[in-house]
Parts: sequence; structure tokens; C-alpha cells
Amino acid sequence: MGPIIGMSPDKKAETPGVQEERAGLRGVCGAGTLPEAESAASPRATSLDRAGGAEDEELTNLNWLHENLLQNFTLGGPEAHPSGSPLFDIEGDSAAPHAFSSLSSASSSSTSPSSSSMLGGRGGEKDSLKAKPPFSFSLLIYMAIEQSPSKSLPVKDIYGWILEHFPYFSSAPTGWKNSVRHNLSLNKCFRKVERSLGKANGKGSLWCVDPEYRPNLIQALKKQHFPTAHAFCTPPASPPSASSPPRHLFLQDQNCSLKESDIDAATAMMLLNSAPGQQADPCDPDSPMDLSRPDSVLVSSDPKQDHNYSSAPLQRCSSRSSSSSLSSLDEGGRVLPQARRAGSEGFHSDEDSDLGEERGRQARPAPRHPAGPGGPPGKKVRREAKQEVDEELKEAAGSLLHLAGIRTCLELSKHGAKSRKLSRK
DNA sequence: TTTACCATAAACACGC
DNA sequence: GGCGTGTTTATGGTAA
Repeated sequence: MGPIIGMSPDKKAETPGVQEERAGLRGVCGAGTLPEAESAASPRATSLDRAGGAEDEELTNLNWLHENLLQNFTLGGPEAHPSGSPLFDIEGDSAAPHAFSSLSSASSSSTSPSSSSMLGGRGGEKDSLKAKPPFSFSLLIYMAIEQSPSKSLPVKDIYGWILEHFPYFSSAPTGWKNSVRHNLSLNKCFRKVERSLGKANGKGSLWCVDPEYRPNLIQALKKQHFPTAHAFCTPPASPPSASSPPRHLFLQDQNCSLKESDIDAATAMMLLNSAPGQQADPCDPDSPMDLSRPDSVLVSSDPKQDHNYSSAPLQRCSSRSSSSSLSSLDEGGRVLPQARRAGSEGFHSDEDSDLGEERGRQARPAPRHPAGPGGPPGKKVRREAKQEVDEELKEAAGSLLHLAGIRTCLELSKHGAKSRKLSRK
């Protein structure tokens, strides 16, 4: 998987060697400002109009991604999107139809001079309309569905949305529709819902995003632009931990610096605090995002995988880094146990067991200090071992929390440990 | 080298 | 029968 997940800068449909300036989503969204509820009603008209040359574009210039997604999605600050909704309303209950239009307005109105120069101006924007989107089909489908007023779309409208926003597909071989259908069927993020009786005329079913998997998709989106963010990383002045030095993102357009790990937490908090008007702004110290709140700690990962393409980057990343990531969240943003959909659908994966093992290792470090063969150790030995275990536990928890940029929680846990010791005394 | 993700193609079934 | 939709399988590229 590449830094930009999903559609690899292609291959068959794209002519190699042709390099252009790229504006990507910015241009696409800028041109495809979506009137409310228009989402898939008139998809094709604009696509061919906008299709200029048949040039293809490379996907190496990711400034647009940094600019749009970091500002509008991950950071999600009110100033980044005046409408108050992130790129996609995570809970899907507020202003979702405006999500993309707000994105485009935000990106068109608030783009910094530097970003416009980076993107090469309008020419690059126009060219980008023909760019193959650097999103996987699952993400494209997700965007389309999330953008629809009813949060559900028939396959035809999904085609339409994709065509409208990514005119690349208007000239692409028709196989992409097959891929869309393939994704819808195979990807557990998407659910088929029967059309209501009143609308039983059209073929096929409606497709919606499984709420259980929405965080995964969001995370996939986020993970997709992290590599871009890394390009803007600078080493921390004084890493608090040698084992996990937090990298900093310097967001040029917002004069804002935050740790990458904070973005994880920020996104998690967006999930938790996604009630209208409660968008947390990690750049704002006064923002409602309170990482010191113990209940805001999300130190787990969603083990769903299998054919759940969009969640896969999350899985791999979280399982490998053991950093804080998103848990399964229910509609209310509560952390769910790692429950699976009824029927399981083959959700068990190796990752799953790995995570379980990892959790087990963290929760049960005792086997590292097994009782000697000579029988139970003395009280003193046990106490020392227990203290050691406690320290290791605290260290482990501290590392995890630190990875999540939640140092205050570590303090809390330390305080808790202290208080427990005191109470024990 | 292995593994997993992803895109793509193709075949098939079903319903309108 | 044609078409759109939905499912499934296979294959190859890519990145970790």
C-alpha cells in the first residue's frame, strides 16, 4: 500500500510519463460544488464538459490532500469550514449535504496564497478534474453515500456522484462500475438496504454506510492523508520519550502545530463530540476537545478486517504501532466492545487474534514473572514483583497514552496508582 | 519473501 | 433478450 492508499497512480488507464500539476480533490470539489440534494441527480453533465485533455496525472503532489483533508476533515475546526461541518459529518446528522460544498467553499475561499501557488493555480485545478482520484473505491463510495441527504444511495447514484466529482471516470473504462459494485458487495462497510415500498420503482437496492464501520472509513481517510502530513513533519525540539517521539505537523495554512498522534485523538474526539456545534479544534487550546478526560482515551483498535478494505489501513497501522486508534464506535460515539455483526461474516482475522494477544500481554504481564519452580515466592518477593509489574504496566500505559498524545491521562493513571498505594498503606 | 490491500476483469444469477 | 444490479472468483500490482 502506498502512502496514498487506494487507487494507485495507474497503470492501464493512465498514460505513464505524463506529468502535470495536480490539484486533485481541491479542483474536483471546487468545480463540483454540490448543491444540496443534487448529489447524484445530474451527474454526467459536468463531467464531460470539464474533461479537457485526456492527460493523466501523477499522484505525487499531495498538497491538495494536505490542504483539504487536514483542514476540513481531520482538523475540522470551525474556522476551517464555516458551515460547521467537517468534510463529512461523522455522525451524519448535521448538514451532511453541505459537507462537500462546504469543503469546496472552504478550500476556495480560505486557501492560502502558498497553497494556490503550490497547486499551480487554476490550470492545475482544471487539469485535476481528469485526475484519477487518490481514494479507494470504498472511500469514494463512502463519500457519495455520506453526501446523500438520506445517507443511502442506489448504485446508479453512486456512479453519478463519482462521475460528477471525479470526471476521470467519465473517460475511464467502464470497468470502474464493476469495481464499485464489487466494492459494495464485498466491503462490509456498506450495507444494502431495501428501497422503501413507495420507491420500489428503480432497480436495485439502496446502499448505505454501516455505522459500525463508519469510523473505519473515516480512519481510512485519515490514514490516507497522514503520509502527506509526514512530509510536513519536523523533528520535535525535545522529544519527551525516546521510544516514541511525537512528530509534529505544521499546518501552514492554519498556523497550527499539533502532533500527529493528537490528530488521532482529535479524530476520535470528533467522533465522540460530534454533536452539532461541538466540533473540536485541536489547534485551539480552548477547544472542547479535552484530552485530559479519561473517558476520551481510546486505546484500542478495531480488528475488523477481512474484506473490509477501508478499515484495513487502520488495522495494520494500529496493530503495528500499538498507538491509540479508533475503537468501534456506536452511533452515540461510545466505545463499543469489539463486537461483530451478527453472523460474523468471517470477521475473525489474524489481526484480531494478534490484538487479543497483545491486549492479553499488556493486561497480563504476570507470566513474565512466573512463580519459581520451588513454590510460591515469599511476600517480599511477590511485593517486589508486583511493584515491577505495576511499573511495567504504567510504562506500557504511559507509552500508549503518550502515543495518543494524551499525557494528562498518564498523569491521571499515575495519580490513580499513587492514590491506590496510599489507600493500600 | 511474505502478507495484505486494492483494482480490475470476468462469469454468473436475478429481476425489470 | 437486453440491461442493470448484485455476488463471487481470480489475478496482478503495490507497499509494508
